[in-house]
Amino acid sequence: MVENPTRPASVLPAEPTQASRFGKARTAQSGALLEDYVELISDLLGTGGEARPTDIARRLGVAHATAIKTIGRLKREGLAVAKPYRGVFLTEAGESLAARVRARHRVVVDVLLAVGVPFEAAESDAEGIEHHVSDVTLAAFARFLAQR
Amino acid sequence: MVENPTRPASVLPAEPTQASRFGKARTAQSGALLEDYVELISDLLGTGGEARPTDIARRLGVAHATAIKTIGRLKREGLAVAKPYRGVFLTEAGESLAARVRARHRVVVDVLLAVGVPFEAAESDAEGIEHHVSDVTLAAFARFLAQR
DNA sequence: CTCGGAATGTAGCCTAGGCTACATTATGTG
DNA sequence: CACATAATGTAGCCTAGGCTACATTCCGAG
Repeated sequence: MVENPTRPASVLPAEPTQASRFGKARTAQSGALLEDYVELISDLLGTGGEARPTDIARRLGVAHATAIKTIGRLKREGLAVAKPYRGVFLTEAGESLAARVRARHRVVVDVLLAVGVPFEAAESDAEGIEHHVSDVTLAAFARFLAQR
Repeated sequence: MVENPTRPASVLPAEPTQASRFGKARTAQSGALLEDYVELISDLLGTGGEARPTDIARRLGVAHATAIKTIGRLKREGLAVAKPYRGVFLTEAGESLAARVRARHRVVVDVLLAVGVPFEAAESDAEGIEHHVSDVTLAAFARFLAQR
């Protein structure tokens, strides 16, 4: 694919603007993983009952040691509690984050479907996209879904 | 916010499916940074002429040492070439990646605008979102923009 | 009630991507 | 043409998020 010559690359945003945009994307990225964990734990607790490190690891496709390490981070951040060999539970903060993340995920998937993205791609891409959807964009998505 | 009881969280995807989705999101994430660098370098070369480490660093809002380190990675991956104190240039592969990234960025922004996201939010969020848009989704976006 | 296998936890290693502090090179100006 | 200053490069440190290998704990079957 070749650049359209009538649309030059010369539309560079001002330096501070651009730096701030990249900065936001970076910030959004850290925290994305914690969001995924919290949502998954909430789902596991809601459906089956238990959220065990091994289950979490399998669901996320990582080694169990990785999951355990991240669960430690969740605890440090006050999102989860866990006693050794007892499974993981969410704090108030964790549950509320999970609810927000789940709602946002749903909206993102619905918007993707609404513009014609096939289901599996919508679910799959949403997993990455959702962490970069700001409140402003989320609100716009909700409006878009409502009026159609 | 509390979960809608008529829409239980119990719609967990099958384990391998879910693991694969998260895996894709992780994969997409690594490489995102290189895409940003390549696109920026291409833009700088296209407009002014030079792509200097300091300019790149300022644009991305990182320390110059960070930019230099990442440029080293670009070189290792065969996307860029640079001689000490001489500025950065893209290889064939780098240019072609830049073109693809730029095109995708445009489509993502346009879709966001089309569903009613305000301009600044669209540009800002697109910076993070674009790296998670698969080819399938990108094609759907293009169709959506074409037929309206 | 013991004992073996599965789950859990720990330790240590790696890379990416940030940073600061310091060293080196280029360059424009007096 | 020298030299101050800005740009460039290097070194070393940190955290997040992966991994493997090993140690520990739990629990159900015999």
